[in-house]
Amino acid sequence: MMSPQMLTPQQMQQILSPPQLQALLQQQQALMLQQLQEYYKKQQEQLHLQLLTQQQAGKQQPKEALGNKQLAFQQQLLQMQQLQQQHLLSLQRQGLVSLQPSQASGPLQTLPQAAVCPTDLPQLWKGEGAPGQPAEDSVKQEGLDLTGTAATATSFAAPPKVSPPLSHHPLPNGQPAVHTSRRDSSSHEETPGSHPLYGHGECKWPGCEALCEDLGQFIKHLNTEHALDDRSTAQCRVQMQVVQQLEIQLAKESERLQAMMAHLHMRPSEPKPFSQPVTVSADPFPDGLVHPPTSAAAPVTPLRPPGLGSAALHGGGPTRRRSSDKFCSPISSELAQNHEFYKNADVRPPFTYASLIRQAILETPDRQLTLNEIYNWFTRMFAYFRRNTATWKNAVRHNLSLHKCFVRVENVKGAVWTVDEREYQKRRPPKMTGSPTLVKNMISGLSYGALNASYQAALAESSFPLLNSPGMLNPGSASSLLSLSHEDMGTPGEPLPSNGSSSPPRLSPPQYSHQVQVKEEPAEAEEDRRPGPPLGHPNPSSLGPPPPEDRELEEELPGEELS
DNA sequence: GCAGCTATAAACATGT
DNA sequence: CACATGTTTATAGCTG
Repeated sequence: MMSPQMLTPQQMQQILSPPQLQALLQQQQALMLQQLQEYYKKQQEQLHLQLLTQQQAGKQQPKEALGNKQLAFQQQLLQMQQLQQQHLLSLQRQGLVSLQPSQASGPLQTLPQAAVCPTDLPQLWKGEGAPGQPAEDSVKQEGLDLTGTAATATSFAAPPKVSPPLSHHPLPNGQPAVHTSRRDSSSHEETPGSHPLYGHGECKWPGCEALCEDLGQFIKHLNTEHALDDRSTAQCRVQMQVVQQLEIQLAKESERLQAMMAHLHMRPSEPKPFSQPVTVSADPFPDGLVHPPTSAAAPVTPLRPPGLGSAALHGGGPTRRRSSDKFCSPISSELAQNHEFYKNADVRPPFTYASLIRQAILETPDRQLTLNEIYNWFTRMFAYFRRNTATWKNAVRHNLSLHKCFVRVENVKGAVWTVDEREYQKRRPPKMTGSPTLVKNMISGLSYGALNASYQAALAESSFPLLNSPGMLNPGSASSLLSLSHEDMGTPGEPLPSNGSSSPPRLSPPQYSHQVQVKEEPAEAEEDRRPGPPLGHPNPSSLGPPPPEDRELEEELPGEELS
């Protein structure tokens, strides 16, 4: 009954951009909830029937007997509820349920979302209350207390994810209550000056949060409200599960991190043998960059989550550039993917002004824009730039004037700005670890033969539109969503600026559709941009193994028009 | 600490 | 004069 897609949640996250993820998750969430509801409804109906019959039967029976039956029933109900909770919990863990409304704020949040949303847990807990139990946590939290509802037969009507107002209880420290509950199992014993379940003046028992003036009062509360009973045990069990799941998640993430680090580290130092895998058949990319190994290569460690590609990378490797720089992340692919997101969310795009300007210019068929058109592109593409216009417009002008890569051309309709790719590439020398001079040489076109993978990678990174995006690819399934990104990849480099008019800009519009294929693109244009004999282009063949990472570079290419 | 890159702010010039 | 467009300078934060 799972999701249509076979991807694991993590994979999806890697592949999808935050907005996409959200949309997808919401869909799935709706679907699953529906299924769940049906399932539980049936169960509850059965239980009700059972209860009725029991009650009727009970009329003739002594009170005690009835009590026992009811107890049994309650336990059954409890079990069912636990099952339900667990089910929901597992769904949550998978990220399929209960995305918080609040989260949409930024792209960066994607990753974290993957795991169980801590804030959701308390809710779960609340729902966990055993039916028959006395009211409970006394503190009836505003908003949601599922406690009551859960107990009743209708519980699922209100699936956890609901209640927006939820969570709240803003703990002073801002942490969800759950965090602290880790050791609840051991819970009941109190420690002298403090107690793991007590903090900031409140009980940290999952779902409780009752205020206690001091430890003594808390202890008392603990013993009365969280004594050893079915409910507490059940909560413990759930907590155990939570911990377990988190551990699993942690293990997975750690593994991923390791793989990423291992991968990134390679780049600087060694030419990297490994993976390079599969260079695509068509290799001879003019650009000399490595192309995406398509899915094949990568082990699973997608380099970057779509959304934040760059951000993720930066963290890891030694050689990364400033985070804001798009160099690391192909602006176009990222834009393509998160296009809608940036368009609507007031989030500052993780690209430099220069890269954005370049992108704007390259997206046009003529590869030239007037200042005003550039402004328009900014506002059209990014909600963020719909505000503070004075600031960013000044920055845009400043960048245009400052960077040699932006060339002002007098035109009939006034003056337009174009991009000089050569200059643009020059701007930042490859980061590599090697000697700077060497780098320079290479760049200048001298020793291209000598390039090693890292160099290439660096070059590529620097901007070529490149091609590959491993991350996205591998998840082969991400299909549709990814498609856009590919495009970009596909696009060849941008034509030389100089030729502005003539150049054949983006070549392949068509690629959109396909998902993962490597595109073989046209090698044509790209290369030229580089000065002279440049380096790189050497075909892949010569270079051998392109560093794995290159992929990341993907490209920023112009061609694709996002919007 | 330095260099390079970027963002931001602001002064100033020029043209419409 | 107001405004848009460009250029230039200064300053600060980051990162390698």
